[in-house]
Amino acid sequence: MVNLLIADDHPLYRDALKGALGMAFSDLNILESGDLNATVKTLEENDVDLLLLDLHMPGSSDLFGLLHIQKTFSDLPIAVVSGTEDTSLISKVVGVGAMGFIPKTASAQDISDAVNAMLEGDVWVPEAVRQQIEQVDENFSVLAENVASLTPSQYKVLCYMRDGLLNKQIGYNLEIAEATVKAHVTAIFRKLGINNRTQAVLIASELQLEPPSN
Amino acid sequence: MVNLLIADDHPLYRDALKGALGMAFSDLNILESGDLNATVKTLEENDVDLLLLDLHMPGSSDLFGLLHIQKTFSDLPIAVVSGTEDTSLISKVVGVGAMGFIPKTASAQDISDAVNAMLEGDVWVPEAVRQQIEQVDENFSVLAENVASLTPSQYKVLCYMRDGLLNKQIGYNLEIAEATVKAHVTAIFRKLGINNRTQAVLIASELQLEPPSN
DNA sequence: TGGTCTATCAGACTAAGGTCGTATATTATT
DNA sequence: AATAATATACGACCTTAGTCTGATAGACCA
Repeated sequence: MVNLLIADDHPLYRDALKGALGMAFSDLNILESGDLNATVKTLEENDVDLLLLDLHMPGSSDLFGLLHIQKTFSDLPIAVVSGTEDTSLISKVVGVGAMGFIPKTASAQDISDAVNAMLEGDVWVPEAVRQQIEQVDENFSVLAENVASLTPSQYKVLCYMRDGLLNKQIGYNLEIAEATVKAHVTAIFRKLGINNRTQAVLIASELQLEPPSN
Repeated sequence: MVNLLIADDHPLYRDALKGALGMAFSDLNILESGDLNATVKTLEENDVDLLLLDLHMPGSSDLFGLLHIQKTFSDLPIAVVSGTEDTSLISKVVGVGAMGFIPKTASAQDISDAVNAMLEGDVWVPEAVRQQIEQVDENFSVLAENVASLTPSQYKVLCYMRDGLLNKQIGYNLEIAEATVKAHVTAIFRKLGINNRTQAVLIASELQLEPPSN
């Protein structure tokens, strides 16, 4: 029996995925979650074999959810499900270490193939983009690792920096003193191997980070 | 007789374009240029009906060349020729107001169709991306206009800002005093309607600006 | 020729960014 | 239970960013 977790905030699409997979597999136990917290909780309580993760869920509207789960459950195979066809995003997702990428426009057959391949430990991406993702620069995964090493507070500060906020404004939003924000900023610089705000903003922008809702 | 200017730094590709267009049109006078300065000079000296502009030419390795020419020759129809298939770039190019986008992988027939349509005043983009470019946000063209209003010096400063340099370092690179850099920075903020460096960097990053070589 | 625009810089000032040391609560480890 | 590591939190202190005033000089245009 194989445990598969579908993490997607659209119940309709979860049903569609379930339908497609139910047809193709008989020994499949499908779990579901609608946001990042529920996903983490389900992963803690169950022995999940494969996670299908939507990138645009509440509480993880970007790569952070992927990085976070990957850090916490390092052995778990993750397939990213997303509506976008943006090749640079797909490159990033695979560069970060996901087992595969399933566009929401994929056919039921494609999805079955993908899940099948990934359960056997293979990486699966759509044929159309397979060539392009080869040329992911190595710097990117280094960057991603560094960002994943940030603490939650540091991550939040980085996100606000990316929006062009001043330290004072960030402090107000997070209800901490400006001095504390500055301390976080300095820590972020160290972890990312940079020395000023502009470079941090560029990295956050490149990784398409967005502030978590909690 | 129709005047058409091909601005591309690859002589081989200029020839290929000439060949494809020579087959399809009989009343075509084809001019050529290999960098941004030559392009501007040719446009000043001739009455060009349509410009085929490569985005990756020396002296205009980004949207700046397009913005600059567009500002100077506001009535000129411009078709961007580029090797990239990146949809967000295509969106931006058309959003900025180009008449069309010709990927370098386009067939001779496609190119003829494109030139034909644009000479008649129509916008032409590859079928494959036609749907996606509809959803260009309006803010973008406003941003592009603002950036196009920057003076050359201001533009250079903005590019260096985007690389995370301090004002002092920018001054050193451009061989001007830090005070001058600050003056430019302040002027940039005013023109872009912002009030700190971070926001400027985000805009420059979004527009994929790159420092001109001259 | 006078007016506008641009580029250049100085000096003085205010505000923001960034570093360092340090304290405390939490958590993991032994 | 003691210890080490980590995350969070500040305040003091210095550096950089950004504004304002004002000045000189060249390019361009009417």
